Amino acid sequence: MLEKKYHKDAFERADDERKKLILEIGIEEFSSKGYESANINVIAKNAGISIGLMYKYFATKEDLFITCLKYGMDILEKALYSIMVSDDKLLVKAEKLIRTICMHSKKHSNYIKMYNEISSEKSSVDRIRAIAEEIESKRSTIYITTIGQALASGDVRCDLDPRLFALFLDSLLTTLQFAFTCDYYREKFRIYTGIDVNESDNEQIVTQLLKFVESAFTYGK
Amino acid sequence: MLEKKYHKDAFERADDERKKLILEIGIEEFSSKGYESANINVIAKNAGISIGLMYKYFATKEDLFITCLKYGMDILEKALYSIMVSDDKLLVKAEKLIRTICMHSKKHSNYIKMYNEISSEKSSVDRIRAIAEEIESKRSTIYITTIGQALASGDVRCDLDPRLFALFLDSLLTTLQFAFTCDYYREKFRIYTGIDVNESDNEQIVTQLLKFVESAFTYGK
Amino acid sequence: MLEKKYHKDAFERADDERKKLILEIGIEEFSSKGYESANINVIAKNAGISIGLMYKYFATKEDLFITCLKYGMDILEKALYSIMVSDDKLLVKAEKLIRTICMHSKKHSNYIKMYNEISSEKSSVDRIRAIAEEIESKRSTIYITTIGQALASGDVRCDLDPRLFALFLDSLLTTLQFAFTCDYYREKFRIYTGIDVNESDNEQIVTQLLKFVESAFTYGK
Amino acid sequence: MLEKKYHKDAFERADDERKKLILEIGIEEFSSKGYESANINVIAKNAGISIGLMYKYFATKEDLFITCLKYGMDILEKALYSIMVSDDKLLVKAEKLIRTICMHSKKHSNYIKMYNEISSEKSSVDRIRAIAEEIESKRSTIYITTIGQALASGDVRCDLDPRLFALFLDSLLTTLQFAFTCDYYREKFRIYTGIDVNESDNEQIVTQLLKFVESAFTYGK
DNA sequence: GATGAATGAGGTTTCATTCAT
DNA sequence: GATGAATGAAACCTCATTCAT
Repeated sequence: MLEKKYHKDAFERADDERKKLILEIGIEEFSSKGYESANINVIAKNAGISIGLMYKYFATKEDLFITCLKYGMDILEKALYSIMVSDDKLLVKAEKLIRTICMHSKKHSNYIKMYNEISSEKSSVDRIRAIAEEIESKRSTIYITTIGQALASGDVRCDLDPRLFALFLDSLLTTLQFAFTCDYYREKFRIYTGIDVNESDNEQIVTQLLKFVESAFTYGK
Repeated sequence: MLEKKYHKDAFERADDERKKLILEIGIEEFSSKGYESANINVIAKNAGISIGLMYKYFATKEDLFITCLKYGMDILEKALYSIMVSDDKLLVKAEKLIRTICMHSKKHSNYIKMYNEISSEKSSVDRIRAIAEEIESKRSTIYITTIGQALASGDVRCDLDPRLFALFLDSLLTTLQFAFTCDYYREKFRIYTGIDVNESDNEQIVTQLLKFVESAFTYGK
Repeated sequence: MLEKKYHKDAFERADDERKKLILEIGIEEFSSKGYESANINVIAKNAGISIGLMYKYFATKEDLFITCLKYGMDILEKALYSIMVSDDKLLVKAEKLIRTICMHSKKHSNYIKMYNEISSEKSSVDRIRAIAEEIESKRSTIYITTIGQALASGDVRCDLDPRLFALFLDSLLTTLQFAFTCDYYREKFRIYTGIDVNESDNEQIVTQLLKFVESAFTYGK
Repeated sequence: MLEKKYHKDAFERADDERKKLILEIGIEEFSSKGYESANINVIAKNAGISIGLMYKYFATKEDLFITCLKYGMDILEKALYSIMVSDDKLLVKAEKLIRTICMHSKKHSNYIKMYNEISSEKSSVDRIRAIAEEIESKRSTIYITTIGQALASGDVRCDLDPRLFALFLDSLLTTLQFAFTCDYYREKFRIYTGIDVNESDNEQIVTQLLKFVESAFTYGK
């Protein structure tokens, strides 16, 4: 799967500091206002470049958004990747995964807000398809491979479909991510569990989620 | 928790037929264009009323949106409720739940699209809180109560927290809902599982999800 | 000069309490929001009548406004009239006038706010002319007559034109009225004099204005 | 007191010719229609610029209005200032003042109409305060200083308060201004005095007002 | 490469007035 | 006499994108 790029060539020629600044200012604006209400002229001004130059770097507002989104997701991706390639057993990995997501979500909440945003974007199906491919293919591969290995080594129940179980696992982790970062999901979390994630040490959450996942994967093994 | 209303009194005095029409036209517009891009003037025109009257019924665009959202969610709520109050065991209920959600999502995809939209709404925290309360409290109560009963009758592992497990269950079901209705989630589903939900008979999905949930709840019981 | 009426016949047939209520609610709305921003539907609702009935009473928003304005001005007019017809000398009358205006402005600030509003109304010249005639003719007659009498009895300088001097006197009194009731004039008063009329006992103001008027009228007599 | 600005930086960077044109077109619209009924889109179109650019220059309709108002008042201010700094005695100054105001009012009636409008503005008290400060502080300082000097040199009655007398003087002059420019005040002037200011050579008016002011200031000196 | 002035379509919301009942 | 549902024009303001310099 080729990495598609959503910026113009000129953006690559800019110096790294500027590139980073533009994306971080963009992430700030998109995550706080939402895609529609974010203002690309404001992003340009806050990043200290002219709007004209911004359009030399990105063809449209949407391209800037996607580039910002990928930038944020890549950082998170790397952390998850390093966990999954280790030699740990699936459940050890699962615990590390959960704890990493708690930490990362608190630290990089803006990245997750953008990810939440993309999931309700109304664009052409083709566009959505391309973006999902960008964002989801790497992580899904990691999960699926890992589960496949666990299956081969007999660590999990033998009748599970690794791809569907990967998705289920991801659902649970994504819910957790959103609970830490997005207002609606935080509130939903509080309504269901009585826990305000901002004031919790997360141990109960980690323990229970781990229990849920562990059971789901290993029952009747 | 009192039902809050997001329409003006005048709306209650309107014909039932008109009320229904306005909400359904509104749902159509909001779910296809998204909240920001939806156009109230278009909704009014398509519903055959003047924009002035629309504003006699709803104080703001946001109020109309929330009223549409609640209308859709209530319908789904009732279906889920009837399942949960039956005498079935938890796993039987789970299966019915999953199958009902598959069916409903296909039939009422617009309602789910609106629900997806609300989760990335950027309003004041108080506003978000009120809406989440409106939408989530009923269903969460159903889930939590049901799990609590299963716990009391020894049908599930005794060390689970019913509220957190209710949330985890809901996460999985919501993912399924979105996979049937929202472009991004459908694509994500395809990337993970290789299945296009539109062309599948869903049996594999139901079976695997049921397996996942069953294990999660009953392991080591 | 015939009293022109700005309401329909139906209004006269309404009972007195209702008439009074409508006008007072109207005055409240017009004086707080200004003519353009005042909302006749809101006035009807607050007065407890339907908007349909309101239009049975008044042909237009403007007619309602003028009727409200006249209602307020009449009350003030009566107080001023009783002063001017007394046997007092001009300067005694002037002092009573000033003190009465201070008191009345504080008590009936809404009436004065409407009067302030009318002076910047943009209607047809004919309309303006008719309204000014309504409002100004009585008071101007009182002032002019009084000054004419003082002139005849030799109480004031003999070379003054009673009509122009009446206008000058009115200017000073109107400034005082506005200073007590309208934000801009209050602020202007503070900038010029350093006095906040809301926190002053007015004695210095009364004394100085009286000095100004006394001198103006009697110099070189 | 610092000069506050009510336009954005971009407006300063525009051509002088364009700046002048926008303000004059704006004054024309505001003074003929009144603040509420004036239409910014019309102003932009008549000034030959897009509405978008208009909002690059002024953040709100109100800011444009205030900028127009200040532009007009500054021009009048300069004329008055040059009179007050001369070596003339107070009464000579007063006469010049009156004659200048007659002339200017006829020539720049639109400026005065805007000034009349502002005095019934319904905004927040803070906003009103800032605008009054902007408009009134310079002229009040001129009047007060001049009267103070006359007081020191014994040209006027020694028991007058220069600040209050400055306000009284201003009241009379403002009435004159409005009589020349605003429909309601012109009509009021006619009702009181019998004079139509449009058809008068003003000599009687000037003479009588001067008499009034002269007496007021110098009685019993 | 870099600027930023300029565009203008488009959307939410208000409210005076009418009229069928 | 009394109601209040219904109308719809009109105005403020936003912002993605272009292009001359």
